[in-house]
Amino acid sequence: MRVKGIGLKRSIFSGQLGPELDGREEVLFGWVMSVRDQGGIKFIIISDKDGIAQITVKKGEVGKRVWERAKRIREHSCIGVRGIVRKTEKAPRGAEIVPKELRVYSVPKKLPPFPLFGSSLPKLDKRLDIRAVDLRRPKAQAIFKIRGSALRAIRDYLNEEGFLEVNTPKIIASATEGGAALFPLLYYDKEAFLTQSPQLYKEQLVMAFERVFEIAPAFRAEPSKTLSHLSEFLSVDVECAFVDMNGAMEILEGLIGYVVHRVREECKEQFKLLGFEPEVPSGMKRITYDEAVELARRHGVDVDWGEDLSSMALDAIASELKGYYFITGWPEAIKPFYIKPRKDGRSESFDLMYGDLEIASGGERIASKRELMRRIRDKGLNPKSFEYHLKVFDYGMPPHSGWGLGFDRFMMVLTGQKNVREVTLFPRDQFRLTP
RNA sequence: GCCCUGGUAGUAUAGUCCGGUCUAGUAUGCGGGCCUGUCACGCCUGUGACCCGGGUUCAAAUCCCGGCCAGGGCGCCA
Repeated sequence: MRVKGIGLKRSIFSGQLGPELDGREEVLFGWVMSVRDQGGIKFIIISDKDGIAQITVKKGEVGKRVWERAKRIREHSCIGVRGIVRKTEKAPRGAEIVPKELRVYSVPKKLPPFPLFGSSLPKLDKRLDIRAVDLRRPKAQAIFKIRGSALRAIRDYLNEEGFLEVNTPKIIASATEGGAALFPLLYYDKEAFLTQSPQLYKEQLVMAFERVFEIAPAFRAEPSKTLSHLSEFLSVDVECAFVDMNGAMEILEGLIGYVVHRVREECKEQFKLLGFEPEVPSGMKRITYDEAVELARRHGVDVDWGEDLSSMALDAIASELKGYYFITGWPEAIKPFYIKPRKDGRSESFDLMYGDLEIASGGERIASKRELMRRIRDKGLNPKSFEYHLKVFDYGMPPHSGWGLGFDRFMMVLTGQKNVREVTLFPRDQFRLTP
């Protein structure tokens, strides 16, 4: 059967359905989540952007056409329904739709290799192959509704704190920090790269705007094969003039607290569905790098002072420090050139951790051009390739600090997911470039 | 990039150590039938699988080698 056009006009979303609409005629669209066929009565559960609604098709109560059409409907069909709302405690939302007209827009050719409800999910890799369909799962929907809510909360908080949202180029001429591998690309007749961080741009922008933030993708060509690494990830970057390392940490701590509060408020249903409640941070602990090294050693993990903390070391530390905490004062040798060093070989830097997961990293930046040039040379980089950056330091660069938050990792913490790919719509890693 | 583990119906798994009784078990899905208040509906019934290639053996889902794919750990990295 071919349907010409949509033929119906939506009057409500499922979220508006309720007993108070009893007796009214309404039009709903959605995807069929389940059909419970009991012979003379069929219960069709459809899902739209708000959630689910029940359509009750009772033989004798509905017209012949509707009855015949209802027989063709199965899971994942895309349908529209015009019918009378009937108040009943036996239906979800306390009301159901008794259809007068049923339009079937699309019946699936095949069923996806996983159930919409139920516990036995196929492997993530299989689901990612048809991600858009996987995203119809209520639990997947919950995750991305929380994600949207968290992004809104971040923007609200930072705007409220006087930060200006900015956008910086993602195609760049040279590496920002050394270290991480970049994705090269052909830019007309020149070589260029995808940016690994907006670091240098946001530093330049504090000269003009004082407080800036950016929410944008960052790209790393590291062949990391873990549950918390992606080749493309969303980074929340903040940079603030006239603030030191502690000021930057306060902003970050304030933001995290606000976001957790907001998503818990806005996404009660979603968390219930996930069976998870994000931890409300209270007074984030701060330990120094030296203390972290000590702690790991006490657990029998070999750590050379000056080395980055291995996952074994972080495991040991996380076994004592639950939830959010800062590790401060990292050795300057393992931090990027723009981080302000101290006289003792350490630096004005911090990482925000959640258990053994690093979710943000920041510190005070070098504001003096001479010092910055020296550090670039010390790190074995060529000051010439940073000329475009260094020259603005001649014109009154304020002291400034900032941080970058790995938003996808933060989402893991907010939703209780173990694999970062679960909180990313279309994840990119070493082995996945589609969909 | 290195190391470890795994690959059985559409999906999730049992069986593999110790080769034969596996005509490969179970759950769910799917097809057919019954069911007028379900909500992971229920009942009856049917359907469907040993990753690919080579080797050992009378005999391979099971042992060996190679490939491909997946999961995990390490490293790199945030």
